[in-house]
This record gives sequence, structure tokens and C-alpha cells, in this order.
Amino acid sequence: MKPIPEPSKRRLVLMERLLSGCSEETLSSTQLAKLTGWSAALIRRDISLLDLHVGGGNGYRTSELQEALKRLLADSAVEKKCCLVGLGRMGQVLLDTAELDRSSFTLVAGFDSSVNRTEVLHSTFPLHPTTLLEQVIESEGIEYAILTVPEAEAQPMAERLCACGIKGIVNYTPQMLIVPPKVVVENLSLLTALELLNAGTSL
Amino acid sequence: MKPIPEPSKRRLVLMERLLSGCSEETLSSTQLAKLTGWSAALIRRDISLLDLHVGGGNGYRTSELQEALKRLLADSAVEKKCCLVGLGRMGQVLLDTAELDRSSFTLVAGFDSSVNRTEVLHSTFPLHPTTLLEQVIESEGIEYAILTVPEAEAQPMAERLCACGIKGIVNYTPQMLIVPPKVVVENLSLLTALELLNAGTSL
DNA sequence: AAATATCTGTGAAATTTTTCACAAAAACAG
DNA sequence: CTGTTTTTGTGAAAAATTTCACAGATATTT
Repeated sequence: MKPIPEPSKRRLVLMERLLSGCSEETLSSTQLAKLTGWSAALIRRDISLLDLHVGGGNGYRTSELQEALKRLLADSAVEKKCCLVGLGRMGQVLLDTAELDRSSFTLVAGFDSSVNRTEVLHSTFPLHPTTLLEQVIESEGIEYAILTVPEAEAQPMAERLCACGIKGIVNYTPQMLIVPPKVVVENLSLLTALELLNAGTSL
Repeated sequence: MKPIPEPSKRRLVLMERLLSGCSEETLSSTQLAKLTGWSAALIRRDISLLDLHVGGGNGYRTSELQEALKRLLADSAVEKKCCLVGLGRMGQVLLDTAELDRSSFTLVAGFDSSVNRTEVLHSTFPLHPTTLLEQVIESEGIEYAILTVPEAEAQPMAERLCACGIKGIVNYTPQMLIVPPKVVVENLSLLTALELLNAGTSL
């Protein structure tokens, strides 16, 4: 498949999120431009990556567009297994989040260095001590990790995750992770986000 | 001040985060390239935006570089006031996060539609019912909002925030927010992050 | 202090991304 | 069915970003 430009990927993901909360029957590139703030031409070129070919006339049928986006972005039917590493306050909130329910991502394991926590906490999927990290990730075929450990443990834990073949990490700590080129990281720390906001408004 | 390219901003923010957990005395562009995965030339051009002018020889002094980054990114000494909108499970975790402690961002108010919550929860800063949102934001001069309300309330709440002059929103909901061009949004939802990871590894 | 080695800062080239502009496709009206 | 309107999809131009390559600056060695 032809490679998709990095900026386009980010926009397509956001567009899919936009559509999931949109009630319009059809949407033209101009309408989408109004909603997103991106130019209509850019939106058309992004969507052209989906090979929809609706031609002219009315814009895109919302459901069709969203379906195509989901197909491209989440490989649709294929379930992607994820694990939660660190079951402190933040980890516990994510334990039973409904956010992934209608997606192709599934939480299948949680890890914490405190056996107390892994035994006391209640969850729909199994919780293990961190000692079993490598073993469980490999046997379950887990692809993505959600990192919610204390800042000081973030880098060492990232290294263990990379060593056992994880493909991507959602990093909730403010520490920037150093990982091999193959591994992708998305940073979700509050501090990083605020710095980006501030850079966006004032620079 | 000359405008900073969008991709550079994101890298500079991450570089600042990297340095905060780095023990080296000095760092050359080549070393930084190894750590970050970006090219050395790109790193030099990004850093040149800081007007450091260390010349040749050894690389950059880590502390000096970090200081310059902080100065550029967070406007250093000036405190930026933030508020937390939505005090559910996620909001409660952020209520007493230490993450912003050594930064120039300060949480100065929390809001929730349930008066029960605003009265029962304990915090170092005042918690208000959502009815007072506009009033408190304006009187306190709050610049940034952290949005942790249920998905269905995200868009209406974003509109209220924009209407009272907020400059940026950290969006913890998976819903993409529609905001005026002046307002900046950073999306921190788990689902969005996983979709981006997946797009990064497979497209 | 001269020679050598290392590294930054930056024009200029290369590449990537976005915008422009318009032909062709679809809807619709009379 | 013909003309009018709307809108997509996409070459080609423009703009933005990244890489190349090297002069010049700083450190180090002999």
C-alpha cells in the first residue's frame, strides 16, 4: 500500500473521531473544512487516500466515509491486544474505561509491581505482577502498552516493553521515552499537552 | 518574534521533556539524534531557533539548553492559570497530580455539574459548580482548560469555554472538539492515541 | 602554538505537504 | 433531455520542512 503522509494520518484519525459524533447524513469537503479548520482542498486530498470515489454532486455520505476511515485506521475487524502497565490512580481509572468498547482495541492484561494491587483490584481481564510482563505479552501476542507507572520507572519499563516486541506505547508519564526506531510512542501527559498548547498559542 | 514551524514546536517540547530526565553534562546534536530518532541536522536547526550560539567544539551544555527551551516554551516565570472541568474519576486523578508542580502551569479551579462532588472532594484549590464557569474563568484570568467531562457533554462545554475566552483546551474525551480558529486543542484520549499508534505502525 | 579533531550554524538543494485551479462527475430543475 | 449548480479528484504550482554539505568556531593533542 502507498505510504500515507504523517500529517494526513493525524488528520484522518481526528476526522474519524469527528464523524463518530456527527449527525449529518452527508458532508461536503467545505462543511468538513468549517468543522475542522483545515482547508477544503486538504480534506479532499486526505479523503482521496481512502479511494472512495464518490464523484461530484453531494459530498460524502457520513456513514460510508466513517466506515472507510475505520477500515484504514484500525484494520477494522482485527482485534489489537493492549495491556495496562502500572495500576496506580491513573491506571485504575483506565482499567474499566468504556472508551475502547466499540473499537478494535481490547485490554487483555494489567501489570503492577505491587502484588497487593494486582490481587485486590477488580477487572474484567487478568492482572499480573510485573515479573510476568514479558511472558504474558509474548504468550498473548499483545501489541500495544499503556504506560501509567511513576515517572522514575517509565524509561526502564519502556525498555522492557520494547525488548519483548511491543509495537507502540501510550505514554501517560511526562518523561520522554527513548525507544528503538521501530517502536512508536504517543505522549499523553498533562504537562506535555499544556506545553504544546502554550507553544501553539504564543509562538 | 519569527514564527516557529509547527513540527519544530512539537519536537522542542519533547526535547525539553527529554532533557529533564537526562544526566549528561553536555549533549551534541549527534547524541540527541541517537536518543530522539530525529536527524542531527534537524536537531541543530530546531535548536538554532533558540539563538544559543555555542559555536563548535563540544555540543550543547544540557542545563543551558534546557533553560533556553523552558524560556521559549513556557514563557518561564509567568504563571499560566488552568482549570479542571469535570471531576469524575479522571478529573479526580488530575486534581492532585504533582505533574505541574515544577512547571509554570497552575491549577486554580475545578468545576463539576454535581454540587455534591464540588463540596465533598478535597483539593488545594477551590471547586465550583459548573454554573460559575464563566464567572470564575473571567475573574481569575484562566487561560487553559482541562476537559474531563463525559463524552456527550464535551462539545457543549467546549463551546462555553471558548465563549469566555479560554485560549486552549486539553481534551481527555475521545470526541473531537469543534472550536473557533483561535482556540488550540490537544487531544489526550486513549482511543485517539491508540488509533494514532496503529496508524503509525501499520500505514 | 600549530596541527588535528569535533561540532555548530546555515545557505542551498531535495523532499514533503499544502494550496490552487479546473475538468469531469453527480444532482437537480425546468 | 438540456442546462445549471454543486462538488469531487487531481495535475501542477506554491509553500513548508528536512536533508545535505561545508565554512567557521571551539576544543584537544602533540
